[in-house]
Amino acid sequence: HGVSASGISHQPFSVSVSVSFPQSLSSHYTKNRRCLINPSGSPGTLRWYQLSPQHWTKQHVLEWISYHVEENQFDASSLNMTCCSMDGSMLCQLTYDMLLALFGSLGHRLYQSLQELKAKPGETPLASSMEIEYVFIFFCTFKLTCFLRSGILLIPSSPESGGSDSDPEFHDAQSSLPTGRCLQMTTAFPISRSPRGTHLWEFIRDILIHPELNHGLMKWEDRKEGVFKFLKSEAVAQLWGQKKRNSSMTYEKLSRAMRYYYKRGILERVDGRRLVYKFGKNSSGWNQSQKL
DNA sequence: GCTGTCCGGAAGTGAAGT
DNA sequence: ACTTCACTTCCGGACAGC
Repeated sequence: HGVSASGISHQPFSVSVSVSFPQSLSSHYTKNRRCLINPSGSPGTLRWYQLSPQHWTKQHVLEWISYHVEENQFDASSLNMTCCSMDGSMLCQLTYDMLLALFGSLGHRLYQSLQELKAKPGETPLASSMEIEYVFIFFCTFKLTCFLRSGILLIPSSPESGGSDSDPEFHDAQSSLPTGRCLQMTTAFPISRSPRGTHLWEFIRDILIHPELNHGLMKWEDRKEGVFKFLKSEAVAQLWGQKKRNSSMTYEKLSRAMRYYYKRGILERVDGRRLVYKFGKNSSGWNQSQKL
């Protein structure tokens, strides 16, 4: 998979966005409800950010690691998956050095996060809102895909942790493996086919609907009407390029793709205004009153 | 005139679908 | 293997502001 471990610091733009958006929730989560994380979506299941690390299950630990892999653009293929059978109480006993040994350069960030979470039990590391749940689900879904594609297996080992017996792929995957073992995936695991990649308009929409992650890249001109503006057009293009692993992406190219959306009704023209676009009737998920 | 942005045609690409 | 999809790349032209 080869996500850069050095993050985005080498980019020619001083973008400080800490995450790059993966599959959108609407296209991925809703179409792919068999996602490995909590596919049943049971409302009573708490997420790692809702619990003190000491109370995390093995799955919470995996989800937390996944979150930081994505956040730090870490190359997951280099990870030792000894953590597969580690729950929160075990995790909390690890020293800084142990985390470094297990996770390499990511260990430092994980240690920091752990200390913060221990100090603020029950608080979310991001914010508390329904949107965080949204972000979390789609990050985890995407991150697991990254893990799987990178050759590392993440198999929830507890019933509450996700994966459904009614899901044949998940069941096959689970039954084909010894439990409680950390495995380097080779060919034994049937990787579920992921949907098509994130669409550009979804990528744009997801930046817009998460202002806490937006960092001034774009802004709503008129949220009700779906009108938005690029503030750092080249930076957004770079992020899009990063997501598509295309270092030569420019706003010029991105905007050409945006213009193709006019015909399809995903975007509508906003005449006379530079860097301004409007979501069309065939887009979704950007309007607060809409259900995703 | 130069620059930056927008526009849309045309051809190409790679992944996913059949 | 072939088709479809969603862009990506390149380009010439239009237009506005300086």
